[in-house]
Amino acid sequence: MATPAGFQALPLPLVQLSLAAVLKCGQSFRWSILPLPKPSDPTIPAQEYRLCLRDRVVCLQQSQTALFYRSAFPEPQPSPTQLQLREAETLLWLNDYFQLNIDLPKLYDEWAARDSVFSGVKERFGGIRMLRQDPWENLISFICSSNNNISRITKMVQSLCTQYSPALLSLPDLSGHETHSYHPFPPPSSLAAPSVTVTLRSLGFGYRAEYIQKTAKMLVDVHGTIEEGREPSELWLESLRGLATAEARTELLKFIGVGRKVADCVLLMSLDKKEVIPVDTHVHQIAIKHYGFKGLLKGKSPMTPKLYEEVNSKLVRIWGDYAGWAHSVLFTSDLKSFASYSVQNPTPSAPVKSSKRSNLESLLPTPPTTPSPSPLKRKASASPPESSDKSAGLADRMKRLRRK
DNA sequence: TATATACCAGCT
DNA sequence: GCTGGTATAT
Repeated sequence: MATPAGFQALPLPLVQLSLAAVLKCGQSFRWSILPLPKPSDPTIPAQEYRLCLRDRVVCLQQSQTALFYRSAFPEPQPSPTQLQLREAETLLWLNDYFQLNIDLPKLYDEWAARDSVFSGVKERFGGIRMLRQDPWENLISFICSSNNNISRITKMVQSLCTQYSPALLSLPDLSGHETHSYHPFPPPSSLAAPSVTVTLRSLGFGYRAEYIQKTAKMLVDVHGTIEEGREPSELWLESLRGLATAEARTELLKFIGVGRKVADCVLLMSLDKKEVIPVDTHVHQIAIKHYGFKGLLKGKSPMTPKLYEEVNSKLVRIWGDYAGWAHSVLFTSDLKSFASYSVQNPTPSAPVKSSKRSNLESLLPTPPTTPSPSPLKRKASASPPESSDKSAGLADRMKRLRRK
């Protein structure tokens, strides 16, 4: 298909990246998804995706064979030559954010060879890769995620941005009837004031309001703020990419409202820890159903630290050093909102009535799951990673001072 | 060191 | 009642 007016084209097959999956599967909660008016040709993208970064709004569309991108800027508009430079920056950002240097189909092949359960979702759920997000935004977003669902988390993150960050610019929607304003994610200093707790509560954040304010204050107290550019706290969070997984996790666990699961989400989604698997109730259910863990399929068995470690280490042994990426594919395939999804037809014009049954349940034969003796009896020489991680992390955690 | 409960809000 | 958990008290 032809490149949409004003867009740049980047050749990229859908199996390398499916925006329709990746931007809606609970990694980032800040992308706007706009329907395109009457896409008669099925090879024409059915949606446009927009995200407000620091100084620009990135707009994306996608076909079977290409990713189309353009940037929108506030007044004054850059000159044509200036714009060219800006789009080059956007391209660099795209490569970084979507980690396009990683060959996803190759990873899929490896996971499928290691795991027959993965083989079952491989074809339909292609193109699902890990985003490389901003750690600060990622941290706050996942503090919002406890006892919560994608839809409400999305609303909360949006209202956080509109409340605490001035609009960068406004853009018309794709039918041209309405205009929408775009706000960057607010920096730590803007969420650190005590009054933030009350405001966020009034916006429906519940008990998470206090977590967010205290986490922001903690960061600002330690790292300070500056006038322009990214704040020291944001840079410090990003610098955790340079630490080993266990050490970075220890730092994250110091924040209020951040437990093991949220910390692991941040490690995986913004700190380059590709082997980390956040174990939530959903992943737990997948482990029970397909990987031989004991537990009630529908009942709520509590997630203990011990169980967390067992599920985590078992799945890491199965999937290898990109286990966190593989987990994201399985996780997405089991979301009810993806009941009608397929990578070859990501956004059907007539959405299938959502089934009660998730894809993992309905599509896969249940493998003969032996009540798995003890996953821990072997040290798994291929991935010995955090053997001492648990005890060290917990011990450290007991010592730390948390503000009241 | 291991379980049990409260916590906000929104939806079923 | 339930939900992509965490903090706190036993």
